[in-house]
Amino acid sequence: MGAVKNKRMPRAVREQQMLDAAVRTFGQRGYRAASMDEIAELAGVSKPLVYLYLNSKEDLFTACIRREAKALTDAVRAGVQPGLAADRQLWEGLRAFFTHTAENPDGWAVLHLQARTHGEPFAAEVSAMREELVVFVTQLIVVGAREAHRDPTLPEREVAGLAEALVGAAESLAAWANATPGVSAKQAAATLMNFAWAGLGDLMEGRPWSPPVRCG
Amino acid sequence: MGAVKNKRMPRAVREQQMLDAAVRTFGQRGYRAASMDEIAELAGVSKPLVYLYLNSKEDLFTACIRREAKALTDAVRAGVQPGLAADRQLWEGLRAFFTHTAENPDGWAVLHLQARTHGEPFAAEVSAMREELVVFVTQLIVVGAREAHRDPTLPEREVAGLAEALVGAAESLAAWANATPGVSAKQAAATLMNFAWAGLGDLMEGRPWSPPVRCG
Amino acid sequence: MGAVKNKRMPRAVREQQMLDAAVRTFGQRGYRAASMDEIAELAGVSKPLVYLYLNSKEDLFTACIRREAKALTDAVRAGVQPGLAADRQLWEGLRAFFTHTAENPDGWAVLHLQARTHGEPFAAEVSAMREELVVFVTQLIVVGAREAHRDPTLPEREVAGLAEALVGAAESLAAWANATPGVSAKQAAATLMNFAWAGLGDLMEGRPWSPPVRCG
Amino acid sequence: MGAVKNKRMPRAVREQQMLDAAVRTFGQRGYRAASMDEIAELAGVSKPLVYLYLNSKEDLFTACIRREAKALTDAVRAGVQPGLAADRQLWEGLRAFFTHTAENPDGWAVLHLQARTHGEPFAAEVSAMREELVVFVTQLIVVGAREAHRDPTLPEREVAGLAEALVGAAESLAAWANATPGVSAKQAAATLMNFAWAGLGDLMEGRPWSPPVRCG
DNA sequence: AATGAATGAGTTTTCATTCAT
DNA sequence: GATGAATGAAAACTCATTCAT
Repeated sequence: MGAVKNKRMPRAVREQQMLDAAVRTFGQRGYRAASMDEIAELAGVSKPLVYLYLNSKEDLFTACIRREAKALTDAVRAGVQPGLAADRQLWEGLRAFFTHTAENPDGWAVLHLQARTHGEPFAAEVSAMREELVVFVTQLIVVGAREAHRDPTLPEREVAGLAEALVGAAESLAAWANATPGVSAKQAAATLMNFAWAGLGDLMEGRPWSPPVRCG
Repeated sequence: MGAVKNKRMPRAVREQQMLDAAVRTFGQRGYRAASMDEIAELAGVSKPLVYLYLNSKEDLFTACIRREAKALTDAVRAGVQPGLAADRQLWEGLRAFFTHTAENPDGWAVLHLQARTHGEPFAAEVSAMREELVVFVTQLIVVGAREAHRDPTLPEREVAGLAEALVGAAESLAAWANATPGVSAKQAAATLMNFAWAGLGDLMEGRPWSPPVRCG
Repeated sequence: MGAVKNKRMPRAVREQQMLDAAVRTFGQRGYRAASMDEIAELAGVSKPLVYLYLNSKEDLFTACIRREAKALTDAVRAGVQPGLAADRQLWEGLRAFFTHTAENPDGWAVLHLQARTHGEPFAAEVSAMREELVVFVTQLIVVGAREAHRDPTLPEREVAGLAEALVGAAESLAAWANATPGVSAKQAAATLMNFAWAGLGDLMEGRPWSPPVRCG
Repeated sequence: MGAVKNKRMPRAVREQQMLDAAVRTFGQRGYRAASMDEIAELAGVSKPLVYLYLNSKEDLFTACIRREAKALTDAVRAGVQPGLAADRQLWEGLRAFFTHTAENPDGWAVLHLQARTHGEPFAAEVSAMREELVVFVTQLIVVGAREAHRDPTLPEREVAGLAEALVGAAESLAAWANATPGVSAKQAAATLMNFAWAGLGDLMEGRPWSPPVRCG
């Protein structure tokens, strides 16, 4: 189904097929509920081959997390043009993030839901990626603050919290946009930008963030 | 462990012991990984009694979700004094929310992580609670906007999106605060209040939201 | 449900209620699938009371078999007028048998299906009753043979086989009559009488058994 | 025990071993009382393999019923020489039937007792086989009647009833013969032939059906 | 490079049965 | 005369994992 079945293929290709099947299965069923049988069948190979190439369910899941994490951070990095103003960079990063997660829902489910829900081998794995995104946002904030001001008065821990909040808001909005007819991903991104950049206080007093003209 | 062991107690009491044990186990291990054996043992009863009172693993999990969801919304409602200014009300709500989630990390893990990660009987159960929080925030925004100027220039749909974003940010932050040693509920609430009320733009320019003096 | 619930009653009455519930449950679900819980609930009493009065599931089932076996043999005996011709007596016996089993389908299921299907404590119990019916038929045959002839040339074992065959045919016909629209119990009984008395050989050559005019 | 134990065999062979074990266990213990553990052990394999090949207890039981039903009808069909006189054909059919049930007592117990005692997925399965036997007998009667005189004076419905009665009698007698030591298949067949062909009336007057000389 | 055959250990769930009152 | 509270033992079923080829 999508994968050509059964015939001798180089190891690298087979592995990607297996990871594809695994991400899909883990993303939809969850780590525990996904069975190696289902994954092998979806990949179009026999179970022993999965074990031969990927050792164990745990290793397989870890491989999924790594692949999907890399894909996501790559996408965000690729979407951002360095050197622009902080708000503009944030906007681009969010767009890239939303686009990628919308196009890879199973991968995102693996990273966001499954990996965090199942004990220690995996949570650490996803933390690494998260750290990378947080660093990205952190630098944005720090650099932005330095530009506007002179001192980086925001302590590191505070910045990490802000990044968490931002990602959580983004996730929520993405789900809401999907569930609410007539709300596009772009509108959702604009709402988030308003929220994150201007804040409720400004919004209530009529000072929204203005989205840049033409940027995509 | 906390529960008096083994002998003849009224059903209502036993049920609470079981739910305590279940919330803890589900919160730490996850829905699938938690075994009824472990829950029964932690509750200090035999497995058949758990089934007699709570029917099935699914029903038990649902009962956990309901109990924890009610406890959380009750806590938030109880923490807010109506009639105050919007930012003050939001602040109080967030404090109550983060305090409760910090005091009940397993309950929060059940609601935020486990219930959403494991398919449809459960996700719907959590949505009801979430909706209640969203409505609370929505009204706050609407009232706050009306106070700030007179026209409701924020369209209804935009308000709904902002509320979603705020609740999502809070949820993520709560999980993060629980997982990060040394972050207190109050600090988490302050971080989110800054983010949500002042916005990143203001923060970068050194204009954080100032927490009200005298608040508990 | 039919039984007045919950209030102090003499033991004999309670026992009958329990047996009623048990016969119904065993007859419909089978011995293993019937649960003491279900029986107790249907009887309108608590489980420990069932154990107090009837000791165990096995004893309860045995008590059901005995009660229903006695009821059936009593019904057949009551339906037959001694002293008549053999064919007439057989006809009456069959009518009584059909009537009773049709009116007590659960009891009949217990005797015919469940008791024989489940190992040794029970099969023996039902054999006793069966023996009684076989004796009845046997005597009919023997006496009839003696009347017509002089010697009882039919050996005992042969007679037991004939009785088995007769009961099997009766059961089959009863089920068939129930399942075939437009066939009354009486017609079924007549068919059986034809079959059993005249035999296929005679029937094929146009010599049916003629049912007695006016008999019940 | 009969099956070579434990090592690497083609699926088809293993499946037959499993069915052998299952028929034996179901036939002796009954559907509910038979445990998959016992069946697996008797078959000389582990439980998971039974599930892998036969899916569930229900499916396993159904497979047993189908296999045994086919074996029985095949045996009867193979035992009958078409073109002979009706009584001769009936005699051959009965001999084949009783021989087969005597050689496969567990299979017959599954078909006659267990399958009918345990609700709807199974009862229907047996009905198909039974119908085949009924049709066989029906045609025999019709043809026999046509040979004996010329008019088919036996109405269709009556014939159907007679066939039901005969099959029911045979079924009962087979179970009885299996349970009664010292009764051979041939004796059982003779008893039934007497009963069904000559009828009790003739028997009492000393006119049994005479079995054909030279038949086995 | 790839697989059909096989299982140990664990899961959820049910049930007959008893104890204390 | 009657019951709410409680359990030991076993059942059906699943799954990650390996072996022999």
